[in-house]
Amino acid sequence: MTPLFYREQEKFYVSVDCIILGFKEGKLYLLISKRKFEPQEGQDTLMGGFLRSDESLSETVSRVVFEYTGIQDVYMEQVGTYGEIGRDEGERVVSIAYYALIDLEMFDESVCEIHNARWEEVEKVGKLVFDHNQMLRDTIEILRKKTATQPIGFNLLPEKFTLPQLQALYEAIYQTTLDKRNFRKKILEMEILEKQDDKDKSSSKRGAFYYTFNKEKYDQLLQKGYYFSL
Amino acid sequence: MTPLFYREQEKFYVSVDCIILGFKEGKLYLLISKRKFEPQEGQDTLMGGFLRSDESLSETVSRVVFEYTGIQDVYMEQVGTYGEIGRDEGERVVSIAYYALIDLEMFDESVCEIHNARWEEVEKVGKLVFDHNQMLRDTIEILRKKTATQPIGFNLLPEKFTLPQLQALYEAIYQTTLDKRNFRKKILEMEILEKQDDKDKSSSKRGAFYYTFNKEKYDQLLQKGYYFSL
DNA sequence: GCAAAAGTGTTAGGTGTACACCCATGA
DNA sequence: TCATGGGTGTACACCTAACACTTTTGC
Repeated sequence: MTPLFYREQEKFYVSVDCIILGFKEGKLYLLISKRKFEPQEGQDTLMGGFLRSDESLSETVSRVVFEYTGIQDVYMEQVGTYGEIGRDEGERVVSIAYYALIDLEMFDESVCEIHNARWEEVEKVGKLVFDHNQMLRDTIEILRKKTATQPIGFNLLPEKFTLPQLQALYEAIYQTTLDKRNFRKKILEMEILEKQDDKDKSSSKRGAFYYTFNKEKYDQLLQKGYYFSL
Repeated sequence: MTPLFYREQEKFYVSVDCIILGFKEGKLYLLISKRKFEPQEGQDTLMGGFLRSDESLSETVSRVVFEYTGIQDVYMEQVGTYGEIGRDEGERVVSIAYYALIDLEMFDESVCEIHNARWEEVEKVGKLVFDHNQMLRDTIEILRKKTATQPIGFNLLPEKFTLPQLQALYEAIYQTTLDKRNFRKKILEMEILEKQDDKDKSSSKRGAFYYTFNKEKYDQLLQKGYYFSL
């Protein structure tokens, strides 16, 4: 069944590596675990897995993300493919990196123990195996461009969030501070947020109103040629 | 030598597909050839090749681009990786797409005959094999974003080019028209172009001055925190 | 002399950015 | 009553976008 010409070609191990990001306490966090086999066993690594023949790439990513977080249907995007000959010291492996954005309130803490996994501040991540640091850098660069032009940051927040939370998220992604008034003006005039009646009182006495992201409204605006931009 | 855990994993065919772009007569062109083996033999296809164990991904791309254009050291960027199970009807193949920007004056016409290749206007490209149309669409989207923020368009032009040529290039990429005065003002005030003493008289009686892109000057500006933007 | 493309400045409107004070509440 | 974070409006600088005429020269 395999065409003749194909059979003359070499085959390779193909893996996915997942840059799983979460947000809490005003900081971006990366899920890191200890590598469970040689080479570099015991070193800090991204979550990864080998591609299987009954899976598309994104299915492999979903499997890996679910295994390490207990969450399904996460937002994910391809970062790029890393294919240098010596990148994996064990064997020639071509690896496709994906980032995934997680709402930490959905995260199942028990998997941390199972997999020796932990959440590390993105800004404080140390040496990871192979080219995983490069994958992380590439992810952050892509994330910065993407969050500026598409409303994907909400994937890092709970369904209901406050404007101070949202602003802190953008500040963490861009590693900068933003003017409160300008931020609120800009995000609210897009009219893609729905103000709720209740408040989050966990971080102040006065409390901050909850908002939700209205995807339908955003899609309508896209149709009319409007663009998200922050 | 191969670690035990790896040996339990499946291996896959890995290929690269190249979106080779050129620019002439105010239009973007894509290099297309006829597929030389089953399945879909004889259909229009991007230039592709299988990854070999002694090559990195970009080396494979260089080999393919050289084979089909006779040009070395081309500008190239990864577009993305396509790994759906049934995308190649012949066998499971994971394919990494790269685009390459070619100066058509360097192009060796003789390879067209050898490979049944031809330059087709990007806007008029018909059905290609597998998911190659998707790869092309993704390329154009990336190219539009990238040319707006980085000076990569020059790779599609000869060493010496005129401002009307450069403007036509941007108009072809964005599929729009630009104001001549605004365009010239913007590109010139970046001070990354060097005006030459001679003119191109092929497209008008008066002739248009040649310019060259000064990469050193651009790199210096980058250091100082300036950004290219058009 | 005329057709055809190259080249050149100004202005108005809109967008981004900087900035300071009052409000609500729990302790 | 006070400390803490939430919430609000304006003014100025800058950038973007719109716009028309003159120049050069080969035919």
